[in-house]
Amino acid sequence: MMRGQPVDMDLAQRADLFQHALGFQGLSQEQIAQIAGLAFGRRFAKGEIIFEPNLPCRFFYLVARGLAKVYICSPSGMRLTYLLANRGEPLNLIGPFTGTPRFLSAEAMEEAVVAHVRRQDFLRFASQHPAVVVNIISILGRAIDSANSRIVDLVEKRVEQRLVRVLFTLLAKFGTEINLTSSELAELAGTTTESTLRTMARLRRLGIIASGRGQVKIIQPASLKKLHSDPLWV
Amino acid sequence: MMRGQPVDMDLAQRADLFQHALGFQGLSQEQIAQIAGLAFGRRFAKGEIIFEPNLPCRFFYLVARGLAKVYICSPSGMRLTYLLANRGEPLNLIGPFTGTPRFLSAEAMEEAVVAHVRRQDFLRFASQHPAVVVNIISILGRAIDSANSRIVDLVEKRVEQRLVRVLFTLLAKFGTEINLTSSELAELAGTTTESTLRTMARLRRLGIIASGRGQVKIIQPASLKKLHSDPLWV
DNA sequence: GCCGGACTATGACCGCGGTCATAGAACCAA
DNA sequence: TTGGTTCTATGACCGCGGTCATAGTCCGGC
Repeated sequence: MMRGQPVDMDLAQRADLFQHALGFQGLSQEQIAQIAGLAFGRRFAKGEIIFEPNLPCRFFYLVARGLAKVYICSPSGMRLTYLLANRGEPLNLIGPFTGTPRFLSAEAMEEAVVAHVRRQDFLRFASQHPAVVVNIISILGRAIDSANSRIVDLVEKRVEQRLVRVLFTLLAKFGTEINLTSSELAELAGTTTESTLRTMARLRRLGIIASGRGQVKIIQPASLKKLHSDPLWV
Repeated sequence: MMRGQPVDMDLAQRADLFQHALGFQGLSQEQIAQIAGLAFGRRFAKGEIIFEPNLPCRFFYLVARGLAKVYICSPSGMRLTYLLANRGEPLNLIGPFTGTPRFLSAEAMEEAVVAHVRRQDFLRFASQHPAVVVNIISILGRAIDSANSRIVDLVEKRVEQRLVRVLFTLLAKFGTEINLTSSELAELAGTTTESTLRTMARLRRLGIIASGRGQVKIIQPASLKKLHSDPLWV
């Protein structure tokens, strides 16, 4: 089943999207035009589901506008955010190759447009362009490194350090103004909303951040970096 | 730098290895012979390092005999086992493609022989055989799923459930006799040796396992499965 | 306006599991 | 044999952080 509402994206728009998209660097204009020609856009309202777990993969998804998150929902209801995708970032790189159901869900965190490519079209394109496949493997490598790094953090770091690391990552991605709620930050750090709120209060008292409803401002990026990297040289 | 000692493997042996190796299914005899022709074996003593983190990747590694582990060593000294590789299982799938340094180390857990393929040779072979690349992406997909699943377990499961899950996985891989120490199990479950020993004592009192020095025997696989999957339908 | 829901904020409680300490058993090498 | 190392075993302690409860605040919808 396909979700969202159809939305117009002309070929030039689609080409511009793929031109700068993660995983499609180094392609010629014709190759970009080829994959852009296979894509079509769909619009999602804030909070709308883009894909569900445990269903066979039918599309390759690439965010064209807005922000989407990919997350795992555990049997007991805990949600863990796996990926925040801006314009130009793909939501699923494995599924299009294997086609098999996986455990991830995706939803729009704000009004968003997501480009779709039918799985078979995507597969055919990828198999004709080894450079794309090598790009994808290297993105997957980063994903695995990132997952391993989260595992290490969960085992040996406390909540404060994990949250600081999340904020530091978000600083690089969104700049000093981060429009996320404490619950969303908690799902990124692998902890509870309460602990996140407590920790943010501490960081606020230290003058490192300011925070309001659904927003965090990084006041002292340097202190954040110091807190974050401290354990590395202790 | 290349570690281990050179060891003779004739072409037939190497071909037999790749024939059944993870990621090389569905290749013709000639293709198998081709990759086997590029490989050479090296021997490692128990405990010997196979590769170190933070060095550029120079080889693709495939276990030919014995058992090896791939692990992450955190700055503070905690070790987390990422992969146990038997005969036919590759140690590194990302590195050969990107060539960039990563965070993983590998060491032989017993006397082992590991087939090496020079990175450039491996890359050339892979780019000529898209089927291999798709296989590799699907293995990477499994690795990512497994990492995510460990993350969820670390966030919301207690040590006992994680350890049971580890034992259950090892049961599938090695059968009912598992030759690992409690420290090694701890590094798999993401906990301490002490907690592992305590938990094993509990499982022993329940009659589910028996354990001795460096060995665990699964007495009641069914109970293990029940303990392990319980939370799924609660 | 008013009301309901989402978000923030904070206190109290307490249990899991990490840390430290101690000790005995098994194994190996000299 | 002896001595050293590794592995198993278990007790005591206690702090982080999850859970539950309460309340205040902001926002959107009717």
